[in-house]
Amino acid sequence: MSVRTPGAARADLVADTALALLAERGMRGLTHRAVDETAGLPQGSTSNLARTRQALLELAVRRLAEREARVLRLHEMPDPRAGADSLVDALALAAHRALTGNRELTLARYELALEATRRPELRAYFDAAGARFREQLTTLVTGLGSTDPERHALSLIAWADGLMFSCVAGSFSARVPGVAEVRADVEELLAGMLGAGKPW
Amino acid sequence: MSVRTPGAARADLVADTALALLAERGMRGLTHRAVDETAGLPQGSTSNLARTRQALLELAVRRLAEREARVLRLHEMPDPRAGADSLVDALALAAHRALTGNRELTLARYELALEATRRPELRAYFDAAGARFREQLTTLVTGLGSTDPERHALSLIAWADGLMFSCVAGSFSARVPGVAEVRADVEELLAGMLGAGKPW
DNA sequence: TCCAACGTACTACAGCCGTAGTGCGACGGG
DNA sequence: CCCGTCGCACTACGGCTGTAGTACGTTGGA
Repeated sequence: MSVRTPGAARADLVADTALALLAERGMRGLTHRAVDETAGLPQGSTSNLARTRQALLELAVRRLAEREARVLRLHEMPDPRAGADSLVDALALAAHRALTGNRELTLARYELALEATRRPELRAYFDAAGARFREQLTTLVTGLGSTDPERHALSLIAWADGLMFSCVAGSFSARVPGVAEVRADVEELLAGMLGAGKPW
Repeated sequence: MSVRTPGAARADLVADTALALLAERGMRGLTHRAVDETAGLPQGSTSNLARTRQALLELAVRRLAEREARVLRLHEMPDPRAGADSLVDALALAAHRALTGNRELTLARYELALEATRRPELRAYFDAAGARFREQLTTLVTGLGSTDPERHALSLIAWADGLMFSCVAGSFSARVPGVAEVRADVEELLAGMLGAGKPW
């Protein structure tokens, strides 16, 4: 086999095009025909690969998880015992990487997350991915000495998620913060969580 | 005049129904006809009140801003000089209020925010509301002694936004955190920002 | 060599969507 | 009292959408 299984390359092309359309035109812009045209495929190709709309969405979600894992790389974080500073660096870098250069993926993710609200089959994917992510982060903050790791992980995720949303669709007006700013944010977040009492 | 101007009650009904549909069925579920049916209005009413889809969306956004301002009440925050504790309380309460009991409004907001990405006319509304919000929060953290108020306000907004998103569509699996948890989060966030150095 | 299976291309169709046009009835000013 | 104005109900229509059906070429195994 050249790639994986015959038709896998085409499936990936269709899925990537679907993600691009989602980002560019939203949920109403994602149609079988639009994918065909945008991908330069003959009419009917997408409809044939993913018969129903549900199938098309699942294809897109699977591909999204695949591509996001590649930019996040949370599994190769430094050991917390090797010094908190390097972990802060790594987290800030990961957050900044997620912020820049893949606005398309981020937008598509929010579109699909909203849709998953109403489609249990999609829901499952997001819940699974979210749970895995949360566990990894929980381990990390535990290693840093957090006294309430689950809550802290959740709070960190909320912050990062909100930051990404702001950058692509929110209050930032497309002014993405630099690495330094993100690093300062992460550092303060962790400082607050890891014990320094209230300074007032 | 009984309400404001003739037809205002009907306009509000249509807008509220549009928001409900957005939350329940997403952007693809919001159509002129669906609004008519859901609101129990005769066919064509919505189409007549908001001729184009763009007009319908603008109606919904205007109504959204109106209703959200009512639940947030950021303008009646206590003076920071009256003690940081009471401000933390107020912020936590506001965040928790936004989290509970109006999932519908929150979902609709994210749907519209995503759509605003592609519609400059909607964009304007969100940008304006976001800027106002950011300024108020900047003033608050300035009063608390922040050394980088703009960045801190942005970070707080990101956190709150992400928290709301997680609650309605994300990693929480519909498990909304209680007031106590939200308060602890806010307290730690502010503690980290307001100077306690890194404890590692 | 032949045939079964599969990916692919193309067509068909019923249903829904956004938008425009039009007639009607009520309310208010002159 | 009369007429203009405005909101409202209803209909029409061109276009697009999701999905099913089917015919074709190729590839791999018996």
